[in-house]
Amino acid sequence: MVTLGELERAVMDLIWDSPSPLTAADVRDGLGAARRDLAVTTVLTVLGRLENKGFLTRDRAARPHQFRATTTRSSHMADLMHQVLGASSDRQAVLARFVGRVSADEVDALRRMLDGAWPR
Amino acid sequence: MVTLGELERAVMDLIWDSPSPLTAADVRDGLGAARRDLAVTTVLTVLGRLENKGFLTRDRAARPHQFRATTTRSSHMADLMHQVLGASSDRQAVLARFVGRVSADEVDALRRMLDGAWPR
DNA sequence: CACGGCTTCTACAACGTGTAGAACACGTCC
DNA sequence: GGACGTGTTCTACACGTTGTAGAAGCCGTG
Repeated sequence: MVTLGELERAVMDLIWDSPSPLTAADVRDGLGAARRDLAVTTVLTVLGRLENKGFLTRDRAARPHQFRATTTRSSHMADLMHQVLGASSDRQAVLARFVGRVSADEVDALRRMLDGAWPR
Repeated sequence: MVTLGELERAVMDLIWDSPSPLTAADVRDGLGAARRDLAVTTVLTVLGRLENKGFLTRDRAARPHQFRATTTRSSHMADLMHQVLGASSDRQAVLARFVGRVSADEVDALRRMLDGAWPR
């Protein structure tokens, strides 16, 4: 299973939250607040690794390269959950335990989703 | 997120599949088939690490120590899925994408599960 | 052509995981 | 009771991943 480190995850979060592609400098600035300041090369290394892992693509034509996510965060998270599910022998049992622990309103939401028409 | 290596996972699978607690030797033998033979100390190291991670408990009174899982596999898997879900900002969106990709018969199963009455 | 911004290469430390030998504990048999 | 064998703990190391960044290279503009 492809996994992300702490910084990698933070970077992905930034990019997922941004409506437009970001540059390495954008990312560094976005992280800056909560996190100690990183060198741009550090950010570029991480961005490169995320690209290798298939989480990002970069526009090499643009001069500061533009990075964008290959997937939405929701989709990625759903993917992860499916990976977990796929790794289990008894899928039904896992699903049962899973839904057994979702909150009441999310149960409602799930019903609507299963019935097809859901918002958003 | 607490994660397992390949060998650790294989060991957990063995223990989860066994109805009774296992000893280090049991585990080594259980792995032996598909996997190159490991030293018992190796297995003990891994078992110890799994104990530290909270996946196992051992009966130190028994002479070959007896190892048993602290959780069922299904429960652990469901746990993992919740961890993923918990890490997302937009839970509903993730759930939507998640159910959007489950197979038809599993959708049915999910409906039944949501409608209550289920074995713990 | 030199300068400045940006990218790529290379490096290294910390950590997790797989792997096992060496040393130690303890019950049993002569 | 001491030696032996079985089982556990300690210590160690190699290898991959991740965080971190300097040094070197590329390229357009003044």
